[in-house]
Amino acid sequence: MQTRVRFAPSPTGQVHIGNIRTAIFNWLYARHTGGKFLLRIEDTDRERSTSEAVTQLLAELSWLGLDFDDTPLYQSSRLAEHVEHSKSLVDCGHAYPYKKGEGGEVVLFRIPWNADSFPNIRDCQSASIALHPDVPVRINANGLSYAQVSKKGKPMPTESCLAGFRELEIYDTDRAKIFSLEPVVDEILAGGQTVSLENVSEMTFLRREVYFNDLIKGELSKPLDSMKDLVIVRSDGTPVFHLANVVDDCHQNITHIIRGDDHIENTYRHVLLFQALGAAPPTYAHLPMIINAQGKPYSKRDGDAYLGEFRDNGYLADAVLNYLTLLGWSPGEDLEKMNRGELIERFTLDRVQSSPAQMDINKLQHMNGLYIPELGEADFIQEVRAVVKNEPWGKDVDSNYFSAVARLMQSRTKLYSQAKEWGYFFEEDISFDEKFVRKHLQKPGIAEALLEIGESLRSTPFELPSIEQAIHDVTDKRDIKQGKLNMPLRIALTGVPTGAGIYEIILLLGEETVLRRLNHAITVLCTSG
RNA sequence: GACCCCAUCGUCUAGAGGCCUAGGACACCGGGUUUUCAUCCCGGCAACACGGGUUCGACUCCCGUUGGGGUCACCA
Repeated sequence: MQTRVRFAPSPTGQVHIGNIRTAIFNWLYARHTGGKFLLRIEDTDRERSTSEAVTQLLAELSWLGLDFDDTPLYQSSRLAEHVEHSKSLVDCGHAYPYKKGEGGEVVLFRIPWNADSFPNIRDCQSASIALHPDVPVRINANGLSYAQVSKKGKPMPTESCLAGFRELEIYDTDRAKIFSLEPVVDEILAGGQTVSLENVSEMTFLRREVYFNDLIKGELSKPLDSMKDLVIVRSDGTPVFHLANVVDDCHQNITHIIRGDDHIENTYRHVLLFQALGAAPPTYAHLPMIINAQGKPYSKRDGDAYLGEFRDNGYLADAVLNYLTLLGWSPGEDLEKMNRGELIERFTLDRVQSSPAQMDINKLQHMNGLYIPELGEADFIQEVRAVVKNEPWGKDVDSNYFSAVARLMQSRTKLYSQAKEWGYFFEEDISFDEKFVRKHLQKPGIAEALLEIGESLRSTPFELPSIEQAIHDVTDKRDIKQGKLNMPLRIALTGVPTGAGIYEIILLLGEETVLRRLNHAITVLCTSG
């Protein structure tokens, strides 16, 4: 059977890094298995969903190169279908209308009492819970409400679904059995009746649990007595996430659900919903969270780490994709830099880590620096040109000159945004870091040496070999160790201690600018302070 | 609090009982190449959370503790 996976974001804001990582893993899995990667826009939250968010989402996916199959499914278009399914669930007894709290009547999905058609429910063993005598036990179609006894002997009010208490028997403070559920359960489930029991001390029951096998975490399970029937239709008649999500997964024939492990609690309920709807639950794979520097998962409330910010800060889509894939997954060999094809070929869910991963911006940057030099010259020039346009000096640069600068800088650029620091190639007046000026220019003999370099440059052809030679001549003549003058020269001409090769920089800057800056250095910088 | 999940260098990870004196990468610190910058090369620092089992043998399996995270909505 062909695998079908989906990415199902709700368009309520920017796409954050954890979200997009889920998309990446789904996409990789689909492409690896030759299946389909579907996009479903879960826009049922009308209050918060916006079309701008959808537009942005599509743009982000496209930027990262995550191409999806078929047209996106908008969940809001399926409202009628969702409601229809809730009705059929009510009809066959898997759901029921219920007056809950202040609002009107909602529809609740019933954690199944009768598990015959629910292969994901199994018996565990008999269990007993001590009850607080001050709080009566109430039992009705909605479930059980009771109070456990805390360590300090205080009542801990608890509500559970009825299904958690097969073979339930309740004892009073005299250890006498005062209630058995099995004989009356049909009546209770049929509705209306509420049983209330006072002076209780203990209850015993057969514990059952829902379980499923997770491709990443292995077998996961949760006891039914720790679960409650859940709202699937609001009092205003609109379906909630659980219903819509599961119904649409059925509709789209999703075979594998790959999502964050913050959904595990939901999955216990969703597998039952699938079965109630007459469908086999898909295979699940719960990804560990990506956590921020504070060790917390990125959330919608996190002001940072949106995918768009990485793009805006000069990261390459390929580098981001590569890096994010390595967060929580590894190919099992000492291999990190992989292109799309290699990632797709190697990606399997069983190699996904089950513990959370922390984003390391250093490593991303390093990865980016591996990709930039490989970029086609024209592409690189185009990208950095866009960055530079917003700089005061970058509006109307000569395109040939800019290209020459970009070519020189490409191999030492780790982020497109670093092109903002190229101002010294274009500005008339450049700024100097006082610290470096003091360290490299305000030393004995430097002014004289720079003066000589200026003179020497003036009298030779302005070409790479002769420029280099001119500088060497000065160091030789003044008996300065070779290379010793390069740093002062660099500071004098660019203001900063790092950049491209100094000879190439001189050539690009041109004789006039070089001589002017040398003069400035000699007359102002070397002497001041 | 209850339930669920997780646990190897600072970070990402390799490791499916003996290949482990625990490997790689980023970061950091040295050194070399580049007569300069970046790249590159070499080296260093640095981890199996703790306690019990199981076993001839445990980073690997089991239990417990501790710590971290998630969920407990008519939000998705």
